[in-house]
Amino acid sequence: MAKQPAVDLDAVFAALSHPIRRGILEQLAGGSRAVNELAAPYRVRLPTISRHLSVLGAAGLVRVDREGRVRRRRLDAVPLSAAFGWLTRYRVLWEDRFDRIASLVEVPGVPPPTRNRRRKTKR
Amino acid sequence: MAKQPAVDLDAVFAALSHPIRRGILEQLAGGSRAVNELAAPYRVRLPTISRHLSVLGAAGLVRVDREGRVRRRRLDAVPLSAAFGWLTRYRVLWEDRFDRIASLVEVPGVPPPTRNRRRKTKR
DNA sequence: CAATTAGTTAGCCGAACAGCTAAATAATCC
DNA sequence: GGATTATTTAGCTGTTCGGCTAACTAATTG
Repeated sequence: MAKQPAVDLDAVFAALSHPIRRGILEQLAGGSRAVNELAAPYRVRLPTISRHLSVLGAAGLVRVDREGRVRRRRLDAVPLSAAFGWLTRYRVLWEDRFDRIASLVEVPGVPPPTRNRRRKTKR
Repeated sequence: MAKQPAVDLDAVFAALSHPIRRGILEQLAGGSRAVNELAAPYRVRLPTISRHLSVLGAAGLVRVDREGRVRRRRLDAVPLSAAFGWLTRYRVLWEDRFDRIASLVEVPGVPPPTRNRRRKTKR
């Protein structure tokens, strides 16, 4: 079984923390785009966009297809689903108005109030 | 209408991009905690945790209750719901692609595919 | 082949980040 | 009041980030 790289939530959330990068993802949700198309809405220079794209790429959010001298980016939503999954565990906390009850009832997947939880294999 | 501060997605996603900060939120999902409790699982010094807490605070993710010399943090999930909302718009991209196509195709008179899909009436 | 087009890489700069130690503040206890 | 406890603030270091310009690579076109 080819084990895929596994989503790096640090990288994904960091990638989502810049408005230009979120904007690029929004464009890509409408289909693949070349770099100059992606750059068009913004006032920054191309190398800056290129850099944002490499951040998105490092987070696994975009893939590249080469077509001649044009590189088309397309969205890979898998890391988004991982981020979504992380947030989902807290969903009850904002959907349910009885937060205190929710916290007593134990949120699925969220570690219980025990102290001394172990850290995740260092690093 | 009291207009509330409005969630800053940049700050929220940035806050979520560090494992210690996500870990702190996980602890807080189990109820409010003092700083030294929050710090216990990690190998970093207290001022570092204090700083992470201020990042979380700036993103609106935690509130402080003072109780004597102890400050208890509690989770405010509203910014999480904003992040969740942003991601939700992409949900269709990673969830069952055929559902989407089917809904677009949907030829009248042709019996519905009766696939097993369907999330539970949303919530 | 030369010129154009599409994009990346290199390298600079200032600001922000993540960690640390030392010191300050603030409440509580003896 | 002085000591202890809980936590923050100040200030240092090294790294990463986000922008820029200049220069490079690669494909296409005249």
